Amino acid sequence: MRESTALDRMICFQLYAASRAMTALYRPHLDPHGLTYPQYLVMRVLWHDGPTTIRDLGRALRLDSGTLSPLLKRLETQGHLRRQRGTHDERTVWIHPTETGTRLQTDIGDLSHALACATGLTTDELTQLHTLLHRARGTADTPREGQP
Amino acid sequence: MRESTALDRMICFQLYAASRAMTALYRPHLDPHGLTYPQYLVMRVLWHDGPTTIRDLGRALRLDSGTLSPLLKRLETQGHLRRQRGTHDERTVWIHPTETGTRLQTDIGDLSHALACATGLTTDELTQLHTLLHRARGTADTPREGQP
DNA sequence: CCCAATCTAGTTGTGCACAACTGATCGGTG
DNA sequence: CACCGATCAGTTGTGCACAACTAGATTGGG
Repeated sequence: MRESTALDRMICFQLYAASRAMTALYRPHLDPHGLTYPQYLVMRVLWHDGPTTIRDLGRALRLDSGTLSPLLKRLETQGHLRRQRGTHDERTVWIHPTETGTRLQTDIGDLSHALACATGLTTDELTQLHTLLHRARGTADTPREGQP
Repeated sequence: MRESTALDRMICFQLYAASRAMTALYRPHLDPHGLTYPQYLVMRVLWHDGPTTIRDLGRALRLDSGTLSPLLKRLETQGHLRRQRGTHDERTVWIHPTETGTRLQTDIGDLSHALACATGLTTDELTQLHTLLHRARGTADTPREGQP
């Protein structure tokens, strides 16, 4: 690497830069399908969990309704999902993947493996990195929600 | 942690979430000074390197002029820096920290130590995390600039 | 010298993030 | 039942990120 500033020593800057660099690696794979990276994350949750409430999407992605509402509206416009007000509890809104949205999963295929390789880290190092990030986040994450 | 979705396994999502969580930890320390996190990063470069061109700021932070131009305009409005067109090469613009901007360094103090502790990781783990991020970024980062 | 590529900063447009707020709905308690 | 606090989705406003583009300055080759 080539920087020489104080930024090099900041763990937080490394996170910030690494996160943007990784997202940039996803972009060329997602662009052809008209998806952004956060939209892809939403679709992944839908593929994995099926119909989900906006509340649970927010908890999984750690995003609030201010971010999710317009994002989901765009995905709905593209035909990838359908929103439906809950019948039992009318405050919640259920997000259903459409057939088009479901087909995206096979169309896009498995990116995580290809992109993990793109980092140049070994499997062990990736596991290590994953564990460290997860643990760091566990402590740092509390502000947004505390499980009762 | 509490998630149960496929996101848990994505190294990229862990980066994305950890980065936002860390930034959120900085926010309460920066808000009182009217700084955002990216603005703070710019000021750190200025504190460390003194007057810098926008080009070099972009290289250090890995941000383009589309992001930096308005950001620097806001910092200039706040009186933290001054921009000056280069005399030798009139394409470049030099960014000079003002006295107000320099005073911010002592006013804000050393955040990185306090916030590294907030992650709950040990010193060794932080070093490990730092190294892994730096290495992952080294490979992933190429798109934006290739050193000749 | 001249012109074509390159470099630099800035602008425009789109899409996140997030704070602060609104309005509707729900759940429990008196 | 009526009220009150909590919950949920949505809106508004600000500030990044980044692609695509513009305009001006510079550099190198012929």
